[in-house]
Amino acid sequence: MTTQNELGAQLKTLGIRLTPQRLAIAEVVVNSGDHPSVKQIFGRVKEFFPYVTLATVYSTLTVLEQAGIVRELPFQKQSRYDANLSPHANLVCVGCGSVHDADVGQEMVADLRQRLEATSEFRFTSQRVDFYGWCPNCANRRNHQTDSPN
Amino acid sequence: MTTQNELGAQLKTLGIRLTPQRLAIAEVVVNSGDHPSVKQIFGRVKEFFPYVTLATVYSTLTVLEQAGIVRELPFQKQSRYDANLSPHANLVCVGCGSVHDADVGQEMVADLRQRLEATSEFRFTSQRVDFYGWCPNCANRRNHQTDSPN
DNA sequence: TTAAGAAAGGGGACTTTGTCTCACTTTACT
DNA sequence: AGTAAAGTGAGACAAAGTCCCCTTTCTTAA
Repeated sequence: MTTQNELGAQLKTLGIRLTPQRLAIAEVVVNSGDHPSVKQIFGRVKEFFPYVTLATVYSTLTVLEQAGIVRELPFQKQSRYDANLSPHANLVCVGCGSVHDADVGQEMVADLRQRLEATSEFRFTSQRVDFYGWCPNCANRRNHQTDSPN
Repeated sequence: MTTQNELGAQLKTLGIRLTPQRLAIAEVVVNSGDHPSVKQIFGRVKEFFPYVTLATVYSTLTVLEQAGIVRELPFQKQSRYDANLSPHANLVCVGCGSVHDADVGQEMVADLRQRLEATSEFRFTSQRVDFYGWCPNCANRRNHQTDSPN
């Protein structure tokens, strides 16, 4: 887990002007495992900076993305942000909307990319591997509902 | 390539009320390899039905999706529609926005899913595997620009 | 240490546009 | 032919994201 000081030093090294708000926004994304949306980031940062605005969150996220600290995951309605930049699969719950990294299979994602690169003229730059389904919580809740539909 | 008559028969079999507009919309999605957006579908259908509206396109796509004929691929700004329902990877050009199916790797996508299913409590329902990069056309155009930057 | 300039934040309104709704007309199916 | 469903046309709507302007703050160099 990255500490505030480490992260602050990293940002400075990258030539990013350091402000408390930026540090807090970076902290939230880096230390949240759930790929928060802009709104969620906004809400969490507000606990520490009640007067922070969405404009600040948006501009900071752009800065962090250009610096290679975080990555935008565009979803249908809003974007989410991930601090895990290595190739990996995401598990997206269709019930509660949560997004988490898969623990395994990273090498399979890399292998798939290599396979495609070898058989296509396409110049690959990045990838997005999302699996949709029901997280344990939502799956349970759903089963109980269907088991006893009144 | 699915012909109009085959597709029409298929829709009827599924209990979908058949109209010329619906058939045309289904035709466009099924026979376009580029995962058209709603707007693109709208534009292509308009060649045959100049008075067709976006509302019709939207409602028909919903019907087709519920019938399992097409699949919605939500992108950041707008959704695209794919008639290839089997697991596969998409190649998304960051230059022109085109989206095409990858020719190979389907089994690797399926393998990855099985691997994840075996090591997680998550109940999988579907997946989305997108590789981003530059299609041959855009890569060429880009190289020429950077080779002679004024 | 401090002052100046540049950059970032706050506040809030605004834009954009994909998607959907409604009322009315037309059409496909039995 | 009757009826339920689909199409049309216009517009509503929501919400993400952007912009502007003024204030505050960070950085730097003397």
